[in-house]
Amino acid sequence: MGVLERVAPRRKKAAAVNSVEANRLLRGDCIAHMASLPDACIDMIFADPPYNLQLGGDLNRPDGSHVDAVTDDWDKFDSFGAYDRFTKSWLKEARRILKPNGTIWVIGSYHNIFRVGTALQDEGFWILNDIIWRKANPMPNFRGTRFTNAHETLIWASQGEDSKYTFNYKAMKTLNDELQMRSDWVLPICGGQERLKKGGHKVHPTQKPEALLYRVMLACTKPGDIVLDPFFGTGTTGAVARRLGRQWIGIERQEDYIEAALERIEAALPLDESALSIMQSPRQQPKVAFGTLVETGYIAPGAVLTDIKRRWRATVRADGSLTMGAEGASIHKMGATLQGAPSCNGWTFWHYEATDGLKPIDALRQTYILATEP
Amino acid sequence: MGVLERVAPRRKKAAAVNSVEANRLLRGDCIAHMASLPDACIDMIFADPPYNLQLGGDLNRPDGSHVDAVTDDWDKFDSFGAYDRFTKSWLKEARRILKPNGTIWVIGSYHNIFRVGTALQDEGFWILNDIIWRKANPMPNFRGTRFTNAHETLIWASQGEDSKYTFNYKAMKTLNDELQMRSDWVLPICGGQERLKKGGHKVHPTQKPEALLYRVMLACTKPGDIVLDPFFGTGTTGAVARRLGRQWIGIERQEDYIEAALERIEAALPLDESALSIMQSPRQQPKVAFGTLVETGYIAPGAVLTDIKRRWRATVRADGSLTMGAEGASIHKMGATLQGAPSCNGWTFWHYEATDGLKPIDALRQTYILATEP
DNA sequence: CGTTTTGCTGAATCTGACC
DNA sequence: TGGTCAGATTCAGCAAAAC
Repeated sequence: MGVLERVAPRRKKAAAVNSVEANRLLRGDCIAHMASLPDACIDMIFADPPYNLQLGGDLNRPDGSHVDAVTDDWDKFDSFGAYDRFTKSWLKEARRILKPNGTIWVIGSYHNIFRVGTALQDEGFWILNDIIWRKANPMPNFRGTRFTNAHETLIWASQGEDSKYTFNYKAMKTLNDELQMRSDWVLPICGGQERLKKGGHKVHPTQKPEALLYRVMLACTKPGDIVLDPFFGTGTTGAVARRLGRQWIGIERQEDYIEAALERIEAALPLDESALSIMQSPRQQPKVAFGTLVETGYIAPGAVLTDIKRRWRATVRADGSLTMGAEGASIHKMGATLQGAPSCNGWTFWHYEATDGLKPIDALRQTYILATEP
Repeated sequence: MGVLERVAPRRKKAAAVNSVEANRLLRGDCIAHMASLPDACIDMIFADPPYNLQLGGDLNRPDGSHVDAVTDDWDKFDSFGAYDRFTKSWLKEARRILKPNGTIWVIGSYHNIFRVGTALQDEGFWILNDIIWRKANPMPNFRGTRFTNAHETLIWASQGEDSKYTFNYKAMKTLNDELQMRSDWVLPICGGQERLKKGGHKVHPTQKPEALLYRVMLACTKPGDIVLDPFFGTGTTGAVARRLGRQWIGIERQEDYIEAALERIEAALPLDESALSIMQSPRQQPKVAFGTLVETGYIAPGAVLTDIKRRWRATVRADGSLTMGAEGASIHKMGATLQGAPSCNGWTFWHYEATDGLKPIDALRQTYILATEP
């Protein structure tokens, strides 16, 4: 290793990302428009692709052309094939414009979601979760021939197995009353005031509820991130993005949807910063070493720590290590060794004798953080 | 179109079906054994193929205990291509031996279900529903890196668009307290007495709960129908078939599974009414998180909440947490902290300013439940 | 003997910073 | 780029043990 390399500060290799103008709507075909965007410029893609497949007599190919009859196998194969080609095309562009650590969400039903999921995997995306939107008030099955179709499926995927995607774990947990957010989400369908109508008719047949996009964006983006929706429709993605302080790009072909979308986004009020902030995971909080607490007098050298059941006792040394006689180790190592475990969080394992009982040393750390926070 | 085709009388072709010996277990490879069965001899196929999980290293719980994961060879495939070839092979045979009006069920997770669904469609099967098995007690996500994987997906498909499949609509409606059975089923995972163990260890890593098979068979077969399970495992399909008066054929390769399965089926007695009621899951009160009210717009981020005496004021944040400056916490935790109490019911502690005075946020929850209940 | 507490476990693609 | 190590991380159901 040369001298220069040793002297030069070790810098994390920045993922090559590009910038792009956001908060705008692109009129026209989604594949063509995506193709015009630079590589690695999008933080999240939310896609609600068409799945007008096998809906009976009136069948259109994704490219708009009409399929005559659907009564024989050839046509079925043809329509699946066409749909797969369409899916691969837009996914390829999506993958290119998505940042290395960006993620993609796609929503669909059993008509198309299996083909979309397969295509995602084939293109190299790494599926992180499939999410079930369990509809609180679905349309009943009028003919009594099947189960009530009461859900839709979303797929959440990263660029690859090792990508460092955004997941606001703590915010999701808080949103769910201090329980981990699960892969099944109970949310009402879009109706009432939220449902866009014109002349008494709904503007878009499958308008998604803002609550769905709210959760998706809160979970997987940071404020300021750019969210692209290649099948923008009436702009739910844009409206929620604006409300949550995210940037958005929408692509839409149909003029009446565009009109409704722009009007709607204009009316969406951004939240102010305090309302926008969310619960942070400790991971994102300042890191404090146990030794710092010793140095700053939060715990004295010579103090005795025990586990919750007082089975083991260890003494704090001046450098922040623990000792049980001759041996010394970090709070984590010592805890792991004693339990015969591969690892151990010393902050929660070790306790000190406070005036009101045994408390984990993590409480001291919290006190330290609160006292030293700006 | 030729003349002969027009002249020939259009006669509904009688479904040509064959008979086969049932209530037996075939030892060995599922594709080879299916190939040995005659055409159109099976009424329903239930398949729980390998999920192709591709797990990495070991996983430990936060308390250090080890997660006993699926490490069996039968779940290992080299690539998606290899998995797809395997899937197509067994589905081809499945389609051949299934009667024209028979149906197939396949269960999987996001690792494999999209590939299975695509293959089903490509082979010509007609998807009738995708069903979500919403697990009442899933394994949590220990690392806090994703959403808790709390469901599995089942696909129900017929031989084609026009096949006259069996669907016991009324039975399903009765099972669901006189409401149409939905596409999301809440059922516990297999545990307790039902879980087969030997020497303290589970016999099969992924034993399915009988309640799941019970609902599937009750919905889509008639008494006396023949149900084939090509991935028989420890024979849940066989046990439930016997209890429900259906016939069964199982195919399994692994001798220890076979032994457990035969013993189990032997012990399965036809279900009496008291046992039947146990199989049914109790309808549970919908649980609403405070965050859901924020997502759905029942209360806006930035809104101010107070206690009944207006001694404390807190602001609602985007993730449903409350803040009084820098600190954030859930409605319950914040209430407890302020009062110096060990716990607090945030729903009744916190109030919002309504047009007709101060009201507990629990009123909003009631409104939400009333609006979204089916 | 009834009630409460403690312990175990389940189809899981489960870390990240630094050297 | 692989090795090392600090440190962050869990919910519901059931069963066995303790009270």
